[in-house]
Amino acid sequence: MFSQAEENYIKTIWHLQQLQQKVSTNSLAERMQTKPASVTDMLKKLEAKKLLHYEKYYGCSLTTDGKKIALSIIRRHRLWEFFLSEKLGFAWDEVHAIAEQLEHIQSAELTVRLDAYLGHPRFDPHGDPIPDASGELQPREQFLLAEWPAGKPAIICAVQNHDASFLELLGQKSLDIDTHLIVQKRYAFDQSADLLLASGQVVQISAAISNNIYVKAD
Amino acid sequence: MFSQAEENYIKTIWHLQQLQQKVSTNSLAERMQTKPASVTDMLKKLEAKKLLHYEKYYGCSLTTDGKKIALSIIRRHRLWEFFLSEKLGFAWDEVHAIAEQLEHIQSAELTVRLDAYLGHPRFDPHGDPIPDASGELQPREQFLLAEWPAGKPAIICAVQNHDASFLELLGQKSLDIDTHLIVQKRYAFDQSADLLLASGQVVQISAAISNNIYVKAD
DNA sequence: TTATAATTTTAGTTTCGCCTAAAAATATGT
DNA sequence: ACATATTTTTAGGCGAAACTAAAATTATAA
Ligand SMILES: [Mn+2]
Ligand SMILES: [Mn+2]
Ligand SMILES: [Mn+2]
Ligand SMILES: [Mn+2]
Repeated sequence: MFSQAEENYIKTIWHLQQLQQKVSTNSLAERMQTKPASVTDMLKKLEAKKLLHYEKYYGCSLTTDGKKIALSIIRRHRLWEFFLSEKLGFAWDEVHAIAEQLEHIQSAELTVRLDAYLGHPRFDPHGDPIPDASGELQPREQFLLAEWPAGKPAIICAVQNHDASFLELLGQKSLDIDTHLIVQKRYAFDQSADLLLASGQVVQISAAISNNIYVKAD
Repeated sequence: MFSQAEENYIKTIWHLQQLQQKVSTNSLAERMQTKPASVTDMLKKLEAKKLLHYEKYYGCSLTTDGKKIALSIIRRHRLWEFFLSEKLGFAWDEVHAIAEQLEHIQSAELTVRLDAYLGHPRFDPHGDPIPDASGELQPREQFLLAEWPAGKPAIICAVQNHDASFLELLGQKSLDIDTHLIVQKRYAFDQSADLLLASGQVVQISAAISNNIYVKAD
């Protein structure tokens, strides 16, 4: 139905729209690792297909149809990530690149069966919710670690950033999905913090890290 | 490394070479559902990449490199077919079209882990052998049903043709992988035959069918 | 052998997704 | 308000992978 290039654009626009409802050509170009001129071309094409609204010089936003497509791609992406992690034992930071390809496999039946085989998982290995078959995304009851009060027990349930460099750093600091922790101390100067882990280990993290980790109450 | 189009050509050439060592432009075009002119273009490109030998007007044949690539694609194809059939419960005639897409996913690690997860299967759901990691294909100890002696118990272990129309017909006649049967009578006039199945059922099959089923001794 | 048929290649287009360079529009700062 | 900076679009082009129509080559059969 849609080419891989089109699907990648739709999905990226959806993600950017979570932050700002109008998506600019440049932000899209940066995220897609391409040039603004290429983005303009694609926006015209996707507008013609009624997947997004596009006003010259003022950015784009997905139509209802566009959002539905986006969520179906995200559903496939996250189901495959779950499969790669849960069934094949891939590490947290390895699944994204492969799911980026698998999400484009065209077969409605495949998605249905994969979902059932995996036991209808509700969250991917990064803690992100998996849209259900009708495109519903349950809101996450998760908070930024940066905003979590010191002393209150928490569990890591998601990360905002999926770059390999970030996930690698988390590994270094023994931080992972389901890690139990308490914010021991937060330093006003640079918003860095000391975390006490369930293991008894204490690790230091920068503000950049706490702004990319989601936690929930333990 | 190689585009999906290139991979599809390589794989198809490999299959055609099992029948005739020199592959003609027209036979390739027919198999690929494309035009001879398009094939000529691609043959030039693949020759430049040293994946095949190509002599104008006289067809092509894969180089050692080309064969290695072909077997790695076939390995992925058959591993995915096994996964779809064994783990997701897809029917015999549904797996091919999806594996046709999955075979192009680029990740050496994925193939390694999938193979291990599936328990290093040696045959796909159609009974075709899965090349091992080094590209070795074990020869099948299988015979065409058309050549199988009447009266001798046999088990269906593979099919030559994977078209949905063929597999559907097999379903109609209750013929499947692992079906036990005996050739009850063969008719000289059109080489059609009566099969006695383990169930006691007797089914009539045409020569076209017996030439596309492989059996082994029961 | 020679005419005809079949196969294959060449030449010229098309669509897609990308690019660079230049022009146009919008945003910003004094 | 106006000059400057930033963002975005336009124009023109390229490579991949397909196509059609015409030309070239090889195969076949009288
Ligand atoms: Mn993708
Ligand atoms: Mn994810
Ligand atoms: Mn394929
Ligand atoms: Mn098969």
